[in-house]
Amino acid sequence: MIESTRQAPDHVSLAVVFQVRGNSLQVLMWQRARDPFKGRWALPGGYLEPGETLERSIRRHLAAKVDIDELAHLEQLETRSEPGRNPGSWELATAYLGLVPSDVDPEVPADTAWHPARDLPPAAFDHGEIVETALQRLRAKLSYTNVGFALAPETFTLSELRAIYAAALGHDLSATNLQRVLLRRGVLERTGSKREPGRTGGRPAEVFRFRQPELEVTDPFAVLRPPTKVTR
Amino acid sequence: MIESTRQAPDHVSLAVVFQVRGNSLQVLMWQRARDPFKGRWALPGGYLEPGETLERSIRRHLAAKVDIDELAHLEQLETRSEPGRNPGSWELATAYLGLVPSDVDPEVPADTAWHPARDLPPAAFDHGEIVETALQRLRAKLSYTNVGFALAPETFTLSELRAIYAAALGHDLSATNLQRVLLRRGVLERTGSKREPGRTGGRPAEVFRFRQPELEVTDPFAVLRPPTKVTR
DNA sequence: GGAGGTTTTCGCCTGATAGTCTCAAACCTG
DNA sequence: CAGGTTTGAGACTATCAGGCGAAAACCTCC
Repeated sequence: MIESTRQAPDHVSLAVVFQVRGNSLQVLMWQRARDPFKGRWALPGGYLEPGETLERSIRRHLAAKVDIDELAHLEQLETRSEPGRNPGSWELATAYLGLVPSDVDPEVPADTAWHPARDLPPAAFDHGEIVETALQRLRAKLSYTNVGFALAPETFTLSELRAIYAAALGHDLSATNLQRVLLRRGVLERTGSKREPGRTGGRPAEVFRFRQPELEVTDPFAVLRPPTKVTR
Repeated sequence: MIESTRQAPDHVSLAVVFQVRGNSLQVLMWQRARDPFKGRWALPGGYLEPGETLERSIRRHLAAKVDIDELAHLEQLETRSEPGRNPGSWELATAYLGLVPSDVDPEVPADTAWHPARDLPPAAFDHGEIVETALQRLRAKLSYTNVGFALAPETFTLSELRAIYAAALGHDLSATNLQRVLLRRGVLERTGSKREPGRTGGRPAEVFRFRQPELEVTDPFAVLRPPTKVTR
């Protein structure tokens, strides 16, 4: 491979890693110890190295912050290129969206912490905007794909799933309707077992799971689909 | 701004520019006169220059191929980073999706031509895959946004619009249903005038236009929206 | 052990929307 | 003016989201 003599921008990969923790959707960030943006919070990531793809790059950098195996979903989000986004150098950033199921609690380094997506601390670079974009993408996809699988445990009751969706979407919703919608679409299925009673005092809940542990678009939009027959 | 000493990849911007021409959705490409991929067809684009954003970059490069003013829509698509995508150098590419209304016929250079998206000539680099991604994105967005405005003329009859949607979606559809759906959503509006008769011999068609000449999501997915009231 | 409280499930109802079909309206030509 | 052609509009059906209330299945307390 011939080395280029062209003046080229540095390139970093970043990730907005979401997890539903407690009752809120939170983002993994780390606090910068050096300028620029010393003391402010940044998304995990780092330089792209020769020979690796952006996805491998972000996985490598993420591995320094969390256990990669707990990432249930990872997809490319957007590439930022404003010339002034890094005051010190010409640097592009490709952001990814990552999701961690709610039933794990990854160990993180001392400089790293989870912050509510809706109440971020002062962010470095354009990372605040990137989180915003990621949030919009996640919320849209929750509605027309099965991404929920990447935020939920393997199995769960509908109340638990409802809590996860509510945290991620930012608004409450009905468990009854959530069940009907996801079951009809074939996104959820019953495991057959019930949550062992004895805990709360109430009817034991059925345990569900997502059918597919990989992203799939539920219905490529009900609208304007190929008609069975067309006259006009 | 400090120059980086780091080994960095070149970065190019590319665009998949679609236009409905005749009865098919076509892509603007140019034929390479030099290796690598001599003789094969490539997407318009080129190097990112210091101080410009990716969007400005792709607009600048596109200006060499078509009249930029005819671009009714432009959005970022994806960034490609496979190390071997350019056999000669380490190069990332950020692709954009561009749309040109069907009622113009931009002049293009001698090496440049429109090709049916569904029947591309041999493509250079990973440009074939990029076109595929763009096609999927366009088709999805036709269903839940008003992007149609960027493929259609200012004003049009429903038959004309139906032909455009059919070409872009790749399947036929009902003009009646298209009208009802887009009108109800408030995406279309009537201009009040009718197409002057005398042409085909038939009832004169009403003339419509898109309400908004900018991208807007029709309904952020009807599903899982905040309920009016939540019990469970 | 039964009464009352809690949580979950289920079925019924409503309203909105996509899609089909048929007929009427408005033009043409001969 | 009759017949052909294109467009528009209303009726009808099917599907789906969402709301409501009753029943099921557990608990605890008396």
